[in-house]
Amino acid sequence: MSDHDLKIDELMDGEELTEKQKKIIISAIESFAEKGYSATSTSEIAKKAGVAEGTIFRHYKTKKDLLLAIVAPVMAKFVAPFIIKDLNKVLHQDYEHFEDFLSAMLKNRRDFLVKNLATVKILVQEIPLHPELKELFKEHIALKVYERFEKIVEHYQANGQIIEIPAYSVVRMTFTSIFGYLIARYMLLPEAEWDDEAEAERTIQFIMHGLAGPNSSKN
Amino acid sequence: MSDHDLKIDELMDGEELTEKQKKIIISAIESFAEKGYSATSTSEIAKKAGVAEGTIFRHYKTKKDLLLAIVAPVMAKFVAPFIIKDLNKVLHQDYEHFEDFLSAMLKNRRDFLVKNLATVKILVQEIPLHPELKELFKEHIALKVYERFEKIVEHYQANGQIIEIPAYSVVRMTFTSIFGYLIARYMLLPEAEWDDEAEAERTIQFIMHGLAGPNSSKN
Amino acid sequence: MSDHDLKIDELMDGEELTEKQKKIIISAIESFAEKGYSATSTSEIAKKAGVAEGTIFRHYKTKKDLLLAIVAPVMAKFVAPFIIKDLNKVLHQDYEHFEDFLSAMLKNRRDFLVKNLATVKILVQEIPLHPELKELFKEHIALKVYERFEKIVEHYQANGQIIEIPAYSVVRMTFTSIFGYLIARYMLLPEAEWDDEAEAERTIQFIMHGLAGPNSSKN
Amino acid sequence: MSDHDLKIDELMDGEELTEKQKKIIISAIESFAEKGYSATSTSEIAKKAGVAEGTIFRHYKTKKDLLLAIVAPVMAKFVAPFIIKDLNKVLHQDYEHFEDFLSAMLKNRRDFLVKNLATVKILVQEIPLHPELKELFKEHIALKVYERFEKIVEHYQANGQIIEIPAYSVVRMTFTSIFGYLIARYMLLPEAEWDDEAEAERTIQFIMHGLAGPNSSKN
DNA sequence: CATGAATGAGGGTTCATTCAT
DNA sequence: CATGAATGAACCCTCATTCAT
Repeated sequence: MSDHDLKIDELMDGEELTEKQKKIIISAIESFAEKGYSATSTSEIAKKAGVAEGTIFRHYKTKKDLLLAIVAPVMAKFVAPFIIKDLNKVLHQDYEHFEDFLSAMLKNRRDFLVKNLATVKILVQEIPLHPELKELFKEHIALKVYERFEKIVEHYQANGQIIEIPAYSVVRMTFTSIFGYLIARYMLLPEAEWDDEAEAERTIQFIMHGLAGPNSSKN
Repeated sequence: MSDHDLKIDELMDGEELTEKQKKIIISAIESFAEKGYSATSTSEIAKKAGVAEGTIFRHYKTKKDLLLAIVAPVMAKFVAPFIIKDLNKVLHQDYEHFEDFLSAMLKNRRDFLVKNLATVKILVQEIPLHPELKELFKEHIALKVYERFEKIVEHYQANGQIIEIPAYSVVRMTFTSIFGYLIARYMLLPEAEWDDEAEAERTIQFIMHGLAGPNSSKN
Repeated sequence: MSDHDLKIDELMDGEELTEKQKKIIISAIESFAEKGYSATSTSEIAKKAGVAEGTIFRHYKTKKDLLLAIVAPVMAKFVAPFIIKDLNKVLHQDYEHFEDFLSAMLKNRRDFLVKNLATVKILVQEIPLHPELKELFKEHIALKVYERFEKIVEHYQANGQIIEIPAYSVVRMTFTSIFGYLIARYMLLPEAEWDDEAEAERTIQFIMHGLAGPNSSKN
Repeated sequence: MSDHDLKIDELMDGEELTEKQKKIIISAIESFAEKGYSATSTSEIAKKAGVAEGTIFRHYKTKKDLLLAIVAPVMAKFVAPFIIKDLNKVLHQDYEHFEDFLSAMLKNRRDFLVKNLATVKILVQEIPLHPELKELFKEHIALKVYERFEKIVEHYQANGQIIEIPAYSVVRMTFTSIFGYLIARYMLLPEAEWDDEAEAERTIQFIMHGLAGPNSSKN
């Protein structure tokens, strides 16, 4: 409980949340993640939160506002590490090698995912269904993150650590591999047994060197 | 129209579909893909299909039955290429190199995705929300496909074309890369300009050799 | 089956019933008796009868027509014994004593009830709910039967076998006792163990002499 | 109106009923009694009650719950006079003669019926159609009432006021006569002219001494 | 602030009935 | 004759939202 509260407060920073509001948010997250926004009724959320139906609407004018209140901060937190003002500087000094940068990013985003599993699930599931969300996502996340990441890629290409292919391809493949791993790990097969350290390492190595074995050459 | 019909008939093979049934399915696919199953009303589907609402329920006992009627065949078609009885034999003879196999698979599944874009979207979106679908997916797709794929991987590992890491990691990373590409290309950023041949080739090369440039070595 | 058919044919005399019509009637009777007219759907009847939905409406223009087709003949059969043209004559000669007449009537109507249990149930249940039925009942049954019965009562009062109270009271109390017995026996508690002969006899004796024991006098 | 309210409140004792709830109950009783439960729509009840349809379902989860809310208290009230704890004692002292007991019961139950005419109609009509109601009725009414009544009968048999036939026959015939009268009077032919006191008295006399006139003897 | 009764539009589904085959 | 696909009104019920308390 206090554990949950902490996370909620942390996510919703800036806002002062009453006790009831917190319970509403927590219940909504749970239900939205499990059954989807559309299949979750406000009365259900109210009941689960131990709150009157009207109370929800005192804090969030509409049901969709409640969704946004949940989803928007996750987007913000998700972008944050990529747009810290002096990211470039920091990066170059901290991570001499692309490999190290990848490793750091994977771990950093993994921590985030673990902390915000349900909320990210909602994000992923609802974005394609709500044009407003899609827009929000494109503007605030996709573009900003992509811009930063492109610069990073170009930096590592400039010093020969990454092959010379279009930056957007590099970005796509890197993201695909890292988030493909995280999604498989935490969302598709969370109940399987995972050797997290080994898989993370393998994923990084895969991004760097692929799967080719000694006899892979075609000629 | 006749174009659409063809695709529907092809997908729902085995079943004899009346004209009205086809219209219902087509309308349902469109709406489910756009707004999600839960947010789509049967009356809306009926209107779009130019059919009385009762007609839907003559053919599909419940709304969920309609969803299953749409989603089940896609699953079947999706698995099909992986479980052709003599897949192994064929593969070994046709694709001397893993690279060629990957390329073939990517193209094959890409064609499938292009043809069934909306339906696959529905599949991807609804699976996490419906336990029955999740079960169906696990049994019929995940397991069967994985089994086959694992054998293929082991075959190419045996002759040294793939590095010796756990087969499931190879499978995960391969799938992640290929479907990551397809999802980005056709579902997330379909409106961007894509040089499909080049991206496909890059993706294959990435899977084989990763991103490492000449100076990537850390020591 | 052939047993059932016989009874149906017998009840619906005059009409030529096709095989399907008979099945429809039988199914309708079963369902109407069990769940009531209103709660029984035509599709349910069709299914139970092994007949297409449309077939019902070929024979009976509306659902209510089907009800009437079932209920009207029972009314007719029910009245029949009371309005045989020469009832009076017959009676006077056959039954010197009122007691014997009662006994005959009880047995006669009991046989009828046993044969038409479900249909009578429907009759009893639906009459209060359908003004047309109520009208039918009043005109064809209540009045005609009452008239005859009144004459009979007056006859037995004239020769001192029945006390001199208003005929309608005699009719009411007689009917109440006889049908009260039959309803209890066959409709309310059919599963209890009944000594039919003894109960019938007791009922007749009750009508004749009441319950008073030797010390019943109040003064 | 205030008259109606009184009766409703009295019937639904224990429950606090809002104004709207009362209107719903009153409307439902009216419609159920007239057309039967199954043929009455919730929208019709709502309209008649001057209430939104949703309001009905806020107070009664289902339509059947509404039926039960109406019917259950009538059952309870109906049994009540029979199961007053010290019924036996009271009876024996108050009613030296069975005849007086009968007379008291008839009047008592008549008052009840007059007050709850519509509701009893519903009860009588719906019990055969709903297994739950049938069960409720058997457990709470039939059994409890029968037990008490049997004891009373045995008491009057012991002192010779009632002839020595099986108690259940006495019970059946007494009930049949009394309720046969009440049903005829208030449910079948309410619009006829009745001399209530005379009919009541005749009914009691009938139960006590039957219909036999001076020349009724068969030998 | 919090409540929960009230709303009425709309949800999925069933209905009696029609009609082309 | 018999069929069963098609209909659209009506069914019971749930919904997001409002507002007097």
